[in-house]
Amino acid sequence: MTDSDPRPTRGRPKTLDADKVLNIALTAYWHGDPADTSVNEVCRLAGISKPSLYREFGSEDGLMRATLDTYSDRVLSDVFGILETGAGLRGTLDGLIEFASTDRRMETGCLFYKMRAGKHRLGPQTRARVEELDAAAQEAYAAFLQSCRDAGDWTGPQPVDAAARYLGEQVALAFTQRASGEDPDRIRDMLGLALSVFTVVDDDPKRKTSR
Amino acid sequence: MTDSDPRPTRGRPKTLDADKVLNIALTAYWHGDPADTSVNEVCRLAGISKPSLYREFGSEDGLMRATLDTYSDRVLSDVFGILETGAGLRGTLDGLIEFASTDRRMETGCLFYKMRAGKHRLGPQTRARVEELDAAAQEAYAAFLQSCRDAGDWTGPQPVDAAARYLGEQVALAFTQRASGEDPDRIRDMLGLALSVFTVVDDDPKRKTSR
DNA sequence: GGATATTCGTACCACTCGGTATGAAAGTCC
DNA sequence: GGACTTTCATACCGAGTGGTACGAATATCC
Repeated sequence: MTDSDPRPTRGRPKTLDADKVLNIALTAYWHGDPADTSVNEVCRLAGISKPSLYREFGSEDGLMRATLDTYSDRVLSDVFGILETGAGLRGTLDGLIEFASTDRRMETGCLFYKMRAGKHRLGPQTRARVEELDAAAQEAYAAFLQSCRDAGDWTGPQPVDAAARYLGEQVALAFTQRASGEDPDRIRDMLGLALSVFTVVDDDPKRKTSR
Repeated sequence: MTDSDPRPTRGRPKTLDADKVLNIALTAYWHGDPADTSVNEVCRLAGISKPSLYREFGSEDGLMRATLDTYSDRVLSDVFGILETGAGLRGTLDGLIEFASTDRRMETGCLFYKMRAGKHRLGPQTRARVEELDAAAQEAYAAFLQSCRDAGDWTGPQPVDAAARYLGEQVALAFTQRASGEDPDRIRDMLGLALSVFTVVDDDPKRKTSR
């Protein structure tokens, strides 16, 4: 995004590798806590000077936003992918459960949800991106559930948007528990229990579950 | 706790009201974010000097621990109270749902869960208290569920401790959503949906729900 | 070679943080 | 009154924060 690549022919050649800096910032923010990772530390880890970083990203907010974009492209896209596999209600929920609870990359939680949890600490650019991604996720969950409803795969009584909200928050909770070092098996059980409300019969005795 | 009240007869009389400071710190930590509330700000709000605060509480960690104890006595006790009313499975869960989603005092979330969410930022004393309270809550949830099971009021297939964990995390999620300004009605619906797994029939066709 | 353009890192800025040295203030004991 | 004791607040400390002024370095254009 914002491909500032007019390739100036004059001037001292740049040695700063923006992608490398982004990768380092990504792991620093992701593995630790975004709010506890300072610009100074990112510079130290990347072996660059602070003015170089500010020239490239403008501000801490700009660096965080760019990092979140990288994360979105590289990780969140997988979650959206799961929602679009068309594996049906049961299969897709199982895919979400498996990804959230046991995927190795999420061992330290989800950067997006870490940022969302500390939204008030973010700069305006990053906060706006977080809100955009949150809305997009809500949209994707809702589209998934709507397709299940249309296919007769989900007959629950909840409105689609409320159920989408619930689904998203349960997945977020699982990621947060990953970040706190909870046992993946327990997380899977809990998320499975939370999402069982979609696949289990309700009070209506004339309906029957499939499983 | 640690009633340092030998009432020295000598010396300049103290003007610092520890309870007043604790109340101010409580609302500051609770209404805002514990990690974003500095000792300087508490002093400013309380109209006292920093050395006075440090003489009374020893450190920021000591102040936070004392504040958490105050919160525990004054607020968390209500949650434990709900679990001990003996209102049965349905009644107690409804009590939890109502308290977590609509109690006015929880409009800005739960201080305990805010602290737990940022546990790595806490000092050793406060962190230890958080862990104690976490264990006590887990214990209380488990005792409640066990009593429901003994009374034949809950026939779910989950182990008691796993279900207690699930229950506690769902309540915590509701508090967190309150803190983020979510609509209480939506929170009630979501928490109700999450806890419906305890009162709804499972796959076994020979069992029947009560509701 | 010299003017120009761009990027580099050092060394700084003001600010806030948690925490404390210090001496004045205000009381009791004798 | 004077020794003693305890609490008070001002004024500081070192460390870390996000951010920048500035001059040296390194390239191309003419």
